[in-house]
This record gives sequence, structure tokens and C-alpha cells, in this order.
Amino acid sequence: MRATIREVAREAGVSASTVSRALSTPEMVNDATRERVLRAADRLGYAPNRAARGLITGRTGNLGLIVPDLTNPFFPSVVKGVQAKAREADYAVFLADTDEDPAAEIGLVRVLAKQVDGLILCSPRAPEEEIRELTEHTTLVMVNRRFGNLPSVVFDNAEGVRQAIAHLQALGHQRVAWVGGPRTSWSTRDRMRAMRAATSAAGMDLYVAGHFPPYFEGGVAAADLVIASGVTSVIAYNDVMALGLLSRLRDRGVDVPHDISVIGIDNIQMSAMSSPALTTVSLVKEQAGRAAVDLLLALLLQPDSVRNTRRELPAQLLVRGSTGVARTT
Amino acid sequence: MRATIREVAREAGVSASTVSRALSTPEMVNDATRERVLRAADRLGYAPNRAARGLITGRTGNLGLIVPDLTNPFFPSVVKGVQAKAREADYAVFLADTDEDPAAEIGLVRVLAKQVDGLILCSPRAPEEEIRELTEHTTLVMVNRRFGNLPSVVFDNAEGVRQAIAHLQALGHQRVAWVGGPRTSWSTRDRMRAMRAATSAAGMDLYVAGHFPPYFEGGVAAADLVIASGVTSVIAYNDVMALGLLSRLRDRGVDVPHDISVIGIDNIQMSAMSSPALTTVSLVKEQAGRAAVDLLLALLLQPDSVRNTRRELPAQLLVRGSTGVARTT
DNA sequence: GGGGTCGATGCAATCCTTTGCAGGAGTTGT
DNA sequence: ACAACTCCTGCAAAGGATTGCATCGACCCC
Repeated sequence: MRATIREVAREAGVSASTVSRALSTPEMVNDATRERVLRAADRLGYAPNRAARGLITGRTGNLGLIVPDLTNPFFPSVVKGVQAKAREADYAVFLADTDEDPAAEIGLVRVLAKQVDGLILCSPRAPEEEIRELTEHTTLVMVNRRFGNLPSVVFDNAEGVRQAIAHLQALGHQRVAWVGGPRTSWSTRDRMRAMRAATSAAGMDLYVAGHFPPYFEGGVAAADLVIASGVTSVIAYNDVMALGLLSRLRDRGVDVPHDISVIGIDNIQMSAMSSPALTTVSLVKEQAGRAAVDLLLALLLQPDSVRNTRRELPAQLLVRGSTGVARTT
Repeated sequence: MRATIREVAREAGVSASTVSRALSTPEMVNDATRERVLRAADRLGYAPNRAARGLITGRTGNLGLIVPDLTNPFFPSVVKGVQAKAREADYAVFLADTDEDPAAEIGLVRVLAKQVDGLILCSPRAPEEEIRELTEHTTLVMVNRRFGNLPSVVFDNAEGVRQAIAHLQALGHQRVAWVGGPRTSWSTRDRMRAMRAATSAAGMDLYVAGHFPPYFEGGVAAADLVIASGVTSVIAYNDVMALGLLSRLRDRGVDVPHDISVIGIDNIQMSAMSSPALTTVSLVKEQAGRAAVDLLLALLLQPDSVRNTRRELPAQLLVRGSTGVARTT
């Protein structure tokens, strides 16, 4: 049904090799010939068979993207960025969702690895050991996790948290709580470190509420601990959890921001829509996706060029209604 | 690097054909031989090269999924369902996002069609004409759109809207507004029809606010029209828009549900988290994704078996805080 | 004018798997 | 004991594109 390279060759009066070259290495073929080939290809609606090409080149023209949970609005944005950039480079993207399960993550990488040229792991939860092993057979780029000298795209959590803490301090807060995400998440650890550093530099008290699932319910669950701790402000691992906090605080009759100021991280769409609107550390999510694809493609072209490259993307505090002057009790 | 079928053959002391058969048509090969082959394959970590297989069978083992906007929480849920079901059947899923652009949609189908065995179009916006043309070269399943006798998965919008209207009527509402989604969306038209039918059957007045972008901002934009229309209740095309309505109504000092009751459709996670929580028509989104894959795989196996199959999934009203007794002015 | 160079093109092998066909071994029936 | 089967396995072709190598003509320069 679909035209093959041979038919184009016949139509253009050349050999298949010439057609192939006219399309993939145009400078190797005479101008007039190339023109003729291109017209013939166009006339027949020819597009190379990717399976056949992949068979001989060993490349598939596909990328894989693995995320822990698509229903967390952070990830669809990254996916969009990956998609857009990949499409520009004529790559297609396999998407897989692990449901926050580190074991599923490893399994998916193994399965997907055979069908792609490279993989982007977004917020991977798998243990270091497993990931190290994967890197031996697979071209990987990590988003939201640093790991050895693997190429990675991360956000400047330290700066984001610093801005958030500075903001709280300016509002007179002295005690701040930290509501962490999954224990296995690198971002959780990184942000927690940043919290420790920033609060200690600012001379503020830090209350660590612990680790919670990165869902609305996780924030809900953390809220009571936060209230009991007596802090006047709280920073959550991500916006979804911060919204959970907001919800439970309201239910408990705690006024935000009057009694407690709340700050999230990610700047998901919904954070602008809550009431009060959520003050948050804004991350350029789509850009992270695009940067990851950039890195991956560079890595595929010349494996050594970007080894050990770490892109760090900016984080910027966005002040909205959920933070205010500290209560004075 | 990766083992080929020949190596397995040598290892097992048989020919490549036998290995192939042992793996894909086990009943054609002697028990003992098969056992030997399987062990050899296992020892070498053999997995068939999909490109080579695809080259000869003409099948890729891939599915494509096209959605209009991943950042609308409705779609990630569908994607999850598609993923899960596809993975069970050992298919991988290409995902593409059209940014609500019907032209991009057609383009993506064309591109993706070559790399997959079949495509799932989720809430497709493209004009009928174009879609009809696509069906000639491509195996398609539609979600959220009926089209000729193409296999499709849709929700029982009529029932969902009927329940919503009955609920409003029971609360004493006489006038209800409808805030529509994109003009090109089949769901918008279907739900609008359902609104006409249900309100007329119930003897209620219907105010059609028009078509709006299916985003939070669309709901915001519609809110003032709704207020001005004097209705006591409003149903929005989806939850995201309903949340936009909620937000703008609050800004305008209109109390929900006291002054106006608001109902959404989809039951996205966020709808439970707004304040007041959103009354909504709940849709089984993941199930829609799974059903679409079911249909598509059946279609690939025996093209005639499910031609003209339409799966209709239930819609169920979920009452929360955003609806209440009609004001009496 | 002949040897050398260069640019453009074709030939043929190759990637890995699947599958139609044929053949060999063993079994059954007569 | 032979024909007719059955069951299992191997041979070889096929699928479509890429690419190293060879070829061929043209052109240049001495």
C-alpha cells in the first residue's frame, strides 16, 4: 500500500541507493537528480519505513518517557515539553506511568529500553543500585534527580526555597514547617536540605513534619501535625500537597494566611485557583521537558559531548494569597 | 549486544525457524524442543527485535493516543487507562498532545499512523471530513466522539445531565444556565442536546451562555454572563470550567450554592478540593481508556468483529457542596 | 593525449525475524 | 511391507532501507 524506496527509484529513474541518499545525505547527490527524486517521492507520498530503517541503523527514532504519576499536574506539563521538542526532531515519544511504584519503574525501563534510542526518567523513585545497572545498557537522562555523572535536568531548589524562606522571614515568621514528599524522591531530599540550609541561615526554626504521599491526601494528613507543631508557616513538597494542607486547615478552622501561611512548590495551574490562591515556587516545567530532550538527543549524537551535563533550571517564588504577616501569638 | 534469534538457535541446537515457532506458536513444536529453546532464550536474555518482526509482519506492536490537552486533568486519567491496558497486551503507547488545535490533530494522526497498528483519538476536534479521510488508511477508535460507524467509547451524557437536572429541580431550581465547551467538540454538542432534552422534559428554563475554551479561564469568562442571566444554577461543560465559574463567582461576591448552584462534569480530582467542593457528573475516565484499547485490539485482530461497536460508559451525579436549594428571589 | 582525481551513481550485502514449502522420521492401516 | 499420514523441523525467501565498495564518466593537468 505505502510506496517503497524502490518505487520511488523507478519513478525517478535512479537506483534505490540514490533515493536513500537524496533523502538522508542530500549533499552526496547531484542537484538535478535530487530534485527529480524529491519530486518522485512527493508524488508517491513516500515516507521511509521506520522499521526497515531501524533494522539496519539500529536506531528507532523513538524516545521513552517515564513518569511516576500522570495525575499529578506537574508531570503533564513536563510531558508536553518533551513531546513538543521531540516532535521537532522527528522523534516519537513512548509514555509510561509507574503509579509511584519503584519496581514498576525498573520494569518499564527494561521493557521500553528495547524500543527506544533513549529514555527520560522523570522524578525516578528507583534505588540507586538499580539505576546504576540500567545505565550500562541504556541511554538515560534524568529529570528531577541527580545521580552520579548522568546527564540530568533539575530545578534550583536551593534558590527557590531560599526565596520562600526570605519571603516568610520578611513577613515576620520565625517558625516554619516542612512537609516532605516520598522518601525515595531525590527532590524531597534536595528540598529538605535546602530547607535546613535556608532556615538555619535565616535563624528560623524548622519543624519537619515527615514524609507523605505526594497527593492531596498527603497534605491533608500532614495538616494536623503542622497545626500541633505551633508553626506560623509551612512549606510543602509540592502544590498538590499544599492544596491538601489548605483544605484541611480550613476544615480545622485555621485561617490561611492569618493563622498559618502556606507555600507550595511547582506552580501547577490549580494553585492559582484555590482560595486563597497559593503562594508557590514556580518551576518551568515544560522547559524541563524540552531540556531533557535536548540533552538526550545530544547524548545520542555524541555520547561524550554531554556526559556529566547537568542543566539547572530556575525556580522563582510566586507570591499569592496564602502567605501573610505572621500571627503574633 | 542483544542476542539474536540465531544465537538462541545455536545455543539450543535447532534452527532459527524453530526458535521463532517455539516462541510465537508453541503448539507447533515438540515439547522437549520447546523446553530447550525456551531455556536457551532465557539464558541469553533473548527478546525478539521488534523492528525486524515489524518489517515482516507489518505490525509494530504500538498504539497511538492523541489528546487535545494533557493539562486538562480529564486526559491524564484516560491516558493512564490506555497505558495500563496496552501494557497488559504488550503494546507500547505513543502519546501526542495537540494543544486543542484541530489542524495539529490531523497532522499528528498522519505522522503517528505510520508507526502504530492503531490509533485512539480522544475528544477529537478535527472536522468530520478530515476524519473520514483518515479512516481509510488507519485503524481508529474514538473516545468522546461518535462518528459514523467508527468504533467509539463515549459517556452516557444524556443520563448524567438528566441526573444533574433532576437534582437541581429537586432543589427547587427553575432556571439553569449551560456553559459550553469548544464548538468543535462532539461532547459539547452531545451534552448541550442532553441539556435541551432534560430541561424541556423537566419544564425548566435553559439559558445557553455559549461556547468557551475548556479551561479555567473559559469558566471565568462565562461567569458574568451567567450572573447577568439571572439563573439560579449552572452546569458547565467540564469541571475545570466549573472551577473557573466558582472562582469568578466568589470574586463577584456571588455565594455558591446560596445564590447560584454550580455543577461540573468529569469529576477530576480537583473538584473534590475546591470550596465549596464541586457537585459533578462523575465519569469513569480510566475505564474509558481501557475500553478504547479493548476495542482497538479487537479491531486489529478481526476488523469486522467490532466495526460499528459503541461502548457507552456510565455517568453518575456526585453531589457535593456547590449545589443547594434555589434562592427564592 | 594519458594518467589521475573527483563527483555521482549503482550493486549487493546486511540488519533480524517470520513463514510457505519441502523433507525426514516415525506411525498407522491394510 | 508399503502407502498414506502425521508431526516436527529446516531451508530459503521476503520485508524495506542503508551503506561500503566498485564503477563510470568527466574533467584537469602536465
